[in-house]
Amino acid sequence: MPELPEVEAVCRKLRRDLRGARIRRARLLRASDPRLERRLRGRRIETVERRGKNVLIRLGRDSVLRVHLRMTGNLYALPAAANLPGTARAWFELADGRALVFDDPRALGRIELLSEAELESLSASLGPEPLSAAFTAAYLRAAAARSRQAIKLFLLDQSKIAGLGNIYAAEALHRAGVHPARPANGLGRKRLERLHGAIVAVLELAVQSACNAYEGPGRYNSAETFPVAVYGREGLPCPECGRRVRRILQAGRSTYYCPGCQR
DNA sequence: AACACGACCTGGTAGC
DNA sequence: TGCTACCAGGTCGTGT
Repeated sequence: MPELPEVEAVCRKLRRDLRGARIRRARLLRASDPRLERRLRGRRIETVERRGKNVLIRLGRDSVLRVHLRMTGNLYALPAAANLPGTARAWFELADGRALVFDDPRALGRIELLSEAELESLSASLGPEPLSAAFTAAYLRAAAARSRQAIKLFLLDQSKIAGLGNIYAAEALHRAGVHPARPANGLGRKRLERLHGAIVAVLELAVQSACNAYEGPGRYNSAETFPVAVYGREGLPCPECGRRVRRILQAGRSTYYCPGCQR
């Protein structure tokens, strides 16, 4: 159930584990493209990158394997002779005997092979990376000014900012003291600057937490190390002011916020 | 443009 | 124990 920080942790781990690895054989269950297994055979893993919540594995010859983990996906190198989990949706036997496993209990995740041009258009459909120099307070102000959406939904829109999800959007709004239902274009310069800083701070801390907690197989337990203030804490006291955290629905999804801190 | 809702999937947990 | 209902870190398509 990963957002940017968890996907970043997955990518960093894969980058360490898979440098130069070669795919001997690919198995994809319920693949959208039946030719995919054959096209992946013998490919060398060149780099592992992240764009928003996408894992991008460059295989050379104008081919990029794009993996989206959606809600429950995980991607990791399995040691040689280790058992494949029953929830594996795809696996890639490597020349050294290990396997790269796409484990996804809910099977909502996606794998596809893209050309550089297709990757370019995917990337163009996404907003800036929030931890890059492209994500400035000025950018956030300009984008927010063009949207009447509730700010929480604006933050979840991947075409505006790439990588925020339900947890860290809520946490960033709490840190910035902004009510999640306020229209994006109704926020003043000061609050947008605070929100910009909060997004960056929350994500930087969450990346650290996710990388420390993430070990590959198993769960993302970054929630155990990231100090969640509001997410999933309905009815519990806000760590800042003690008021009870509320849960509302926005676009059918839960938003948690503190009625004392967030106006 | 914005919103509501369902679809895609499976599993965990709270309540009876 | 077993059943039901609801919840879940995401995205896409359809209809209003």
